[in-house]
Amino acid sequence: MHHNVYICRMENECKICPFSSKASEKLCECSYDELNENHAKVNFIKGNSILKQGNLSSNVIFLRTGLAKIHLSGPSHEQIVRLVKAPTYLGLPTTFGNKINQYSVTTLSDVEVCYIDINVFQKLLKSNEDFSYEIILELCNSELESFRRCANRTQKQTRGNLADVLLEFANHIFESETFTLPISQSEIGKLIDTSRESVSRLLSEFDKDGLIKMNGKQIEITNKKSLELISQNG
Amino acid sequence: MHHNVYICRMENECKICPFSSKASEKLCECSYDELNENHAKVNFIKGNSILKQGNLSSNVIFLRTGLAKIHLSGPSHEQIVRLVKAPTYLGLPTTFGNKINQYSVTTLSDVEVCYIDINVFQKLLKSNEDFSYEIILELCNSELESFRRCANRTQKQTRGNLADVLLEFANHIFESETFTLPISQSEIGKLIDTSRESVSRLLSEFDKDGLIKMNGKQIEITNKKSLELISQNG
DNA sequence: AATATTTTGTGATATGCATCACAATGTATA
DNA sequence: TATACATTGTGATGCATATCACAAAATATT
Repeated sequence: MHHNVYICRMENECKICPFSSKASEKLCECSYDELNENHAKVNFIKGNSILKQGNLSSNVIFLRTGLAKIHLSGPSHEQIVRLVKAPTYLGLPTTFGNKINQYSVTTLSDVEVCYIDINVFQKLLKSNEDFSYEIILELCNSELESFRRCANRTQKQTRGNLADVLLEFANHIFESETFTLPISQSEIGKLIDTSRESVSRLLSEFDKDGLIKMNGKQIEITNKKSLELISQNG
Repeated sequence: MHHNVYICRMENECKICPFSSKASEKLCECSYDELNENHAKVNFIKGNSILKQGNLSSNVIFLRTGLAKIHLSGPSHEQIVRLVKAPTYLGLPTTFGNKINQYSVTTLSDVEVCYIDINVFQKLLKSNEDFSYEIILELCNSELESFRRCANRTQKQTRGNLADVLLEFANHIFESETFTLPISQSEIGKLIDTSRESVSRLLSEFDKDGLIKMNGKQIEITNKKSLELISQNG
């Protein structure tokens, strides 16, 4: 696997970062200086590990551009918790909740990330209440989403969960009815707790039934209404 | 169903509250005054709703004593997300993440709770960085636990998840090998995503195999090692 | 371009668990 | 104390989906 990583520091980079979060809008001039001098911008190509379960966590990560998966090793096999799209912070829970990373993050496209030293991030939190407050909001929403997702995973059957994944790609990740799957069928299986064989069979079924057009990893959603129905009744 | 609710305000109550959290240790004198004048202490008996999915959320809740369940209505039926034991904050995610409660909290024993107005709590967060920071830590850990629990629910089979529930009661909730189940078999089913019939059959099996002694809702764990094995290989 | 590796398609078979059905017991309520 | 309601036990049956097996296709590596 190829690596393509570089690190640089730029004047004012954080302040003018076009991908900055709602939280970082709350930062003042001096906080930005602090950030500028204590972060590392890194580029990864598709398939690289940004954060690895079991390693010591020493950085908060801001995903500037690109797509990644959050995954962890479950009691019997790997599980993909969710897919995340820039811009977003990554690894807040794992960095603050535990000295050792409790999950991994791996890129699904070429990405740009900023590594922010945990001590610097901590200092920001402690010195800026508005920033802290926005982070708290993000964490709260993230946990609510975890609850919802878990209920779906456990209660819907495979057909419904697969429909959801396709709709998530179309509606939120690519915002287009046509897209190229950024993960393999085996990975889709790990995302919806099923076997790769089932994913394959169901994708063929969706294709045959005219819900999607599939050509390799190229997908076109041709009947969103029906997919939504399947999502509900799965 | 009987109700037993009273509200009172006491001098210095929050500061001397023996159940206070690590987060509230960070509060200063004036913050405590603020809290004292803006919270309502309420007692509930078993089976009451502290917080209801779909209602407007206007209070953060601190569970002083007792046991409760966090639950929500999933795509096909009710799911119990987890059981929570005092002392703990409740409904942080649902209160800050969304104007409308995304989950319910119901008591499983007689409990004491404090309702803290959301605006007061917000003010505390914004005026006390250490308090905010502790809340952030709690939220991070909570999300990590959500991830772990979801992986267990989806990957372990029923036997393993049931063993986990029994071990959780013994190890964390009651801290004793002997306890009275605070929930019905049907609720255990909702906690581990299975039917009440399966729960019944498996509990009988555990009893027959000498892992537990069961007499109505009275449980004694007689072979913890085996339960732990089942938990792992489920 | 040739070879190795990963990904996908599809049949056959096995199985864990849901669901239905109904009786028995336990618990609340009038 | 009697009656209604909720909980539990246990058999019979069906189904969604895992698993195994193997071939074909696509992608990566030399």
